[in-house]
Amino acid sequence: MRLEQMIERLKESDCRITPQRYAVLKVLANSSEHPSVESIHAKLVEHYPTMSLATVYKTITLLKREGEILELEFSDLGNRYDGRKPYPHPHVICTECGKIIDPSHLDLEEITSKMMEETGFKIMTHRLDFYGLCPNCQG
Amino acid sequence: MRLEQMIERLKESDCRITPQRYAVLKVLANSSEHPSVESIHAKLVEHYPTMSLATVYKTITLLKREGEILELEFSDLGNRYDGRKPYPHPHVICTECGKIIDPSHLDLEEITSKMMEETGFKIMTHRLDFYGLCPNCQG
DNA sequence: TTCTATGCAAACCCTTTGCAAGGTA
DNA sequence: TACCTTGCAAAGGGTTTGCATAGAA
Repeated sequence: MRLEQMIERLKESDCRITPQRYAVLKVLANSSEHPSVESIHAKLVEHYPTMSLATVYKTITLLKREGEILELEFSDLGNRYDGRKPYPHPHVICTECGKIIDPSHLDLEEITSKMMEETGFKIMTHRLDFYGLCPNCQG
Repeated sequence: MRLEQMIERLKESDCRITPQRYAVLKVLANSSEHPSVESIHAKLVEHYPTMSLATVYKTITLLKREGEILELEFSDLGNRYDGRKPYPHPHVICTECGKIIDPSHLDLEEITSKMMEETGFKIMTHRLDFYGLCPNCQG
């Protein structure tokens, strides 16, 4: 589903669907754990021993440009990616183990409108993260 | 005000208040523009020609440990700091010029409670950013 | 056959660290 | 005086880039 959408979008932009790109897209389309570049690469080298980190980075750059993945920037942990829901949505993040989950939808549209009125900014997107300890790490 | 609080806190933790640290604290306590390490350093070298970036970084590390500044991590722009309001609060960020402002208070306590119930996480802090174009950059 | 993509290695940027010299309390 | 801090330079970690080779269409 998401995989097909991603492929379609890349084809429309005259990008070639190489085996490497297909493999990266597949991981992103099927992962709900918000993988890092490192973990995507690690998962792929098993089947594609020559797969390079650079290719993963380049594919992700492509998908970002096309709006097909959401990038969660962390200056410490390294960035994490969401290929299934490439639009802004809240995240709950464990500061101990790095686990990231999506809570059920929370509508920030009204708040965003208020922010625009108050600040004069033309707001295009947002980021809402909650940080704490997941059930496993509270022991 | 904030300056005195910061100094007090550092003294309690047996940190020496050197001229360099005092200068960094002063900039952080008086800046509402969420300065970067680079900009803090640039402002200080005028008066302290030998001031090093390392010292600014080390002072900030200290203040983070003491909970006296809020760090806004950006993997691209570099991190930005708020020494006046060292607790989590929403930010509105211009993706063109990097301007960051604080909109009026927005209470996320209720939402945070809901998140904890739903996810089982013990949430300690949060981050809410709105990204867009400031009035000056909309032309 | 043409032109894009890959993958290695080097370059980059921001941040942290090691260590000798200087300065605080 | 004793110990902490400074500041230089080098190390680090994640990400990007250059370029020759491989490969998709």
